[in-house]
Amino acid sequence: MSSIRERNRALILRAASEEFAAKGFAAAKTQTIAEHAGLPKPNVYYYFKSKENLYREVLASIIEPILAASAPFDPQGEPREVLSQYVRAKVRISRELPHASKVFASEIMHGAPHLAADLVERLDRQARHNIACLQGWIDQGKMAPIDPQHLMFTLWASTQTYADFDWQISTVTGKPKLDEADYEVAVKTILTLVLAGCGLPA
Amino acid sequence: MSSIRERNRALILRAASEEFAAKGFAAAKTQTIAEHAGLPKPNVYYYFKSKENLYREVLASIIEPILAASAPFDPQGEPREVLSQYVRAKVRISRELPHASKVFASEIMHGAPHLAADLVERLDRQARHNIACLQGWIDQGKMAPIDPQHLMFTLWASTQTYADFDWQISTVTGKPKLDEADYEVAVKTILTLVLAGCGLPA
DNA sequence: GTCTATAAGCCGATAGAC
DNA sequence: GTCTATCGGCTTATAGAC
Repeated sequence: MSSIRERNRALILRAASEEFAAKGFAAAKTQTIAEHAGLPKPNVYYYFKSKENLYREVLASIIEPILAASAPFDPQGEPREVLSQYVRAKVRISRELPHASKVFASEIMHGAPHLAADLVERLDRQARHNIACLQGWIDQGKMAPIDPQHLMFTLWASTQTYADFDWQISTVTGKPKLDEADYEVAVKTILTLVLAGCGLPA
Repeated sequence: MSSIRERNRALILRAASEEFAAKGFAAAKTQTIAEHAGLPKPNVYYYFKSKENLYREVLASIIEPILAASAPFDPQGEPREVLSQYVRAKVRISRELPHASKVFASEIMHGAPHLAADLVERLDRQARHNIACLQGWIDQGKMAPIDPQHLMFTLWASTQTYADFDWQISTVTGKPKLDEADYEVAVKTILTLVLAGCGLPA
């Protein structure tokens, strides 16, 4: 029911993701978002109350996928499989949710001023869990001793970069958009470094 | 001579780096920059003409250091040494010029709308040169065959992340600021992955 | 629920005194 | 060269008709 409501909210959210990703929160205009959604500006306020609220919803939409990408991190798991699945999942997010990914990155870059405290808490807890898993595997001799915190930073950065710095990637590769095969090479390249660095032979 | 002019320009540039890094171009206020510099707002306009101009100067200030970090890329060089020096130089930039680094990253994230065409050209040329060097070494059998473009993306992302996502890094490590030893671990960790992945044993 | 027309406030930029 | 005081435009947000 209320299909119009759901449809319009979805249209606005999609337009907002693109606009916030392209310009950042402050530079984005609700006017432009409305035009992009094919609706008059007051509808944006009717459905989302304020620009900030709309931004927060875009931000919230990327949190679950990001947390879900860490699902493979299980102390019982095999490092090789866990890292492979994690990198693959994170690159997939950069590919399939590029706008929200970029909004999230921009938010983190500026110190997460709009990110709800409970979301910060969940993200932080997840990061600590992943790092603890890595440390556990190192202690058990299942992988080479490498600093798990800095390993996570590199994993995060190297996968996220396909969304965040897509302009740079397009410029260097000469392709406006990477295709399926390009993303496969990306995953393989990151995994070659990570698995070799962790002493996990193919 | 004109030491006041130089001093005031420097004060404003420093304050602007911090403000632009913290808030982004659009959200940054010239008022706040002026206050941070300990000068009245019109001085900012007197010395820099416009907010955009000031921003461009901050941006330009990081380009030379970034290009200089690629200096080790020489076809005659040893991959192991070149990569080590590059990673070390890029991490040093993230540490020593964190604000300008972040401004640069934010600019790239948004498609480089303010970056002068000649600077874009130089950065692009440098990236292609680095990639060509890597490909040359691979062809000569001096390093393992890995996609050089994607390797550069990971190098860029993993070193840049120490400036761009300092908030995340502080949260996870529990340290407001990393110290000398932390940055050394960062470099070592990135190099462990990169050198192992490139088949370049210690 | 939808949209036109407008209010309210903020911020970049400058005029003009010193 | 420096700064106070102010303008003018732009954008968020809403009132109120439909």
